[in-house]
Amino acid sequence: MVRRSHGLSERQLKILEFVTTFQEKQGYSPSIRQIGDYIHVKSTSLVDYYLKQLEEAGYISREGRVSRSIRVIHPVYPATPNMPTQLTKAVREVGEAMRDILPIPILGVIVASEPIPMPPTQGTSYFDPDSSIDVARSMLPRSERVSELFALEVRGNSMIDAMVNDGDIVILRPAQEAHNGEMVAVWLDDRDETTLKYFYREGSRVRLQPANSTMNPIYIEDPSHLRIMGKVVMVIRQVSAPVS
Amino acid sequence: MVRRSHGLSERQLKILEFVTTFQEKQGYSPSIRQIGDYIHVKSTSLVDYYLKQLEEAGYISREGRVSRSIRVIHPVYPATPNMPTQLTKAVREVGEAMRDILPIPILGVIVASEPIPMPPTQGTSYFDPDSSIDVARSMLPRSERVSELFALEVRGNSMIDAMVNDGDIVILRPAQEAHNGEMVAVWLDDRDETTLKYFYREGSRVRLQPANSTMNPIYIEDPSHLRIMGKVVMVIRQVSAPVS
DNA sequence: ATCATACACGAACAAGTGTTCTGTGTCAAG
DNA sequence: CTTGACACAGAACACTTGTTCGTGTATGAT
Repeated sequence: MVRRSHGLSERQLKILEFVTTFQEKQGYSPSIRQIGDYIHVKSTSLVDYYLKQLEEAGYISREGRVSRSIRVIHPVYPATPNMPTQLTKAVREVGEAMRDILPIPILGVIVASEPIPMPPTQGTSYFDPDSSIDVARSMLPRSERVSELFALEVRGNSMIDAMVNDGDIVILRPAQEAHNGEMVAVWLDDRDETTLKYFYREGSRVRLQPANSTMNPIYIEDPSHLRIMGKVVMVIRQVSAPVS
Repeated sequence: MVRRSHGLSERQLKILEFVTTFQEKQGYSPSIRQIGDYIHVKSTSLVDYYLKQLEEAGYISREGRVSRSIRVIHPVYPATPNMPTQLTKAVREVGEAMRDILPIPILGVIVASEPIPMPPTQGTSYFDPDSSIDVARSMLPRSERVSELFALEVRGNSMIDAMVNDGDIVILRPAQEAHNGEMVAVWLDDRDETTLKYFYREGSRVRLQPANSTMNPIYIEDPSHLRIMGKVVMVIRQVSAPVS
């Protein structure tokens, strides 16, 4: 049962609620007139009158002659459902952001005509990537084994069928196998070619489906001629604004 | 060496610190003049000048013509931690980590058949986006006016010619005009259609060039039939790994 | 009836405050 | 040298805002 805070008139309560929620939503206090509008009181003096009461009762405090300086000491929330407070909301957002930026090493370029550079297979042996790209951890699946990720810059237009453009950054996780529907970077022995495709195993053969659904799939009859290098986790296109 | 991870000048930093701690101590924002006093700046206009910068950089937001309405988005605490409490320390660390991550609001979806949702044109009036996407500040040009950026989720395959897929996230900056070579989101009156294209002015007509260079451009003879909604800053494709 | 008290309006005022415009000096690029 | 950008001061302005005061109307107690 809702135990209403003691001895507050309806008006006083309404003001307290208003100030509380206003502050949470806006990040600053309402002015006297804004409070007046809300409780349908025409004169600023009357609002001030109520505020004085609330102040004496210890619910709020304010600074003399300072705009929007109401501090709520005992917050009162509307009886309506549990709306998240600013704080819990902020905490939640921070939690979601997991307060972290991942620098993902850019190991080189990915071109159709060549195998892709791969991270050193063994150990976390130090090596300096030329550069790296910062990605918020919140953008990756929580389960992602983040330390293995690496990035490549796309060179050329040969991967247009994968909806990947010259200059795009693809982020990969090393893998030798794939499940149906995953996008993989593969090396095709038959064609001497690196490509990005959606992977589907169909009986004994493999179908490689371009991301652009208007284009035709490739069928690989002998899966041993296909080397999966990694799964595509993300594609980032930084659209460079040309110098005016 | 103190690595200041953000491109803030000393003054800007000092202001951010001041506003942050002032708000924490007082429960409300300082006025422009109070800030000016603190950083020993005589004129309110100069303080406003700095606040505008901080606003554009996305560190704070304020309400036009409203006193003491500064909201600190990425708190910055003074570097003199004389015995920080457990809490303030935690808060500070979170703040520091958050500083380099920009939460960009996702305002809705972008479909060919409808105009795109736009951010409220004036007043940074606080509004709650359904969700947001975190982007590392380092991935954007330093000059970017970060506070205006917004994101849209692509729905449907109608923007394949722009190399943009169903489910992709595009990040935009509002704009009414564009320079040659910039990628823009436009509404075409003649076709009742939203599309993403590279923009080229050619004499009196405009050429809209698909990102996929194998496709043909659109020519708009009467540029008044073309409404530029924003410039594309980035495209992000989170490749969802299907549940194994 | 009288008085006190709580509630209410409106106006007027002064201070607080954000905005804008003009001007000045510096400094580096052209 | 000129130009344009940037950093800064100062003042004028308009709007916002808190404060105060005069007035009015109920209501209840005396």
